[in-house]
Amino acid sequence: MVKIDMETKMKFLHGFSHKTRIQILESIKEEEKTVSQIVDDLNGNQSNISQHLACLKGCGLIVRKQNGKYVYYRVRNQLVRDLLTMFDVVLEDVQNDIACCENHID
Amino acid sequence: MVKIDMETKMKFLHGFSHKTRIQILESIKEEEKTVSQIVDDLNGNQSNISQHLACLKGCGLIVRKQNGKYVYYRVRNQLVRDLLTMFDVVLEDVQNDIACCENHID
DNA sequence: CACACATATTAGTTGTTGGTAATATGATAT
DNA sequence: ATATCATATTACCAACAACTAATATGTGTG
Repeated sequence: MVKIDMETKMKFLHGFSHKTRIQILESIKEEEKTVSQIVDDLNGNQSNISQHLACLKGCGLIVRKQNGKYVYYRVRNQLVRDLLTMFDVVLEDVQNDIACCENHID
Repeated sequence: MVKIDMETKMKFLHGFSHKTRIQILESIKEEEKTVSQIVDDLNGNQSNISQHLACLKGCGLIVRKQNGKYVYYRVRNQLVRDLLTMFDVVLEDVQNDIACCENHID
């Protein structure tokens, strides 16, 4: 058992707070990929993506595996995948809620 | 049905990216509170909390209800509550994973 | 061992976000 | 109508996060 403090929690959540990081997570959600595959996928630049990968790894969200001269990253586990799915589910629900119950005229 | 674009998604996720906002969400997770109750709870300052509340409301995460001279905020719905719970569950899992499978010595 | 390719790191700059303090709005009660 | 309490907004400044470009590291190959 590991005690969770606020610091740790915020570091974890920080992983989800940038568009590029979310795109990376979505890109490797179902299958691991090399850094260059991810760079291609997102049409990003190598240095930038590499930094975001380091961030996500620091957050504990992804796992790094070196295989020869290639480095593979994957989403850590099924729970993290579930969390990513949950974002979409909750957000869609929230959007529907807003669409039908609020903004009458205003 | 509402189509979710990346912009919307990032705006939503932005709600979870600051310590004060997470504390607010946790503070009102189970029961609605007035702004001043929240300010007390977090030992924050009124202006600052008010700004974060506006942010969370913009993200769709919380709902505002005026009752006389008091304004109550609550977490929008059960799914959002579930998401908050899920953060803790997933993070604990991740931490345990890191604690036992990685960092052998290093 | 030198070269090429894949990835990581650093440094410096820029842009964005958050904090504080002051002020404004909005509501009730006298 | 004015005073008071609750909340929101604004403007300005400080702190932090992200991007780019350059360079470094690390791995296999001829």
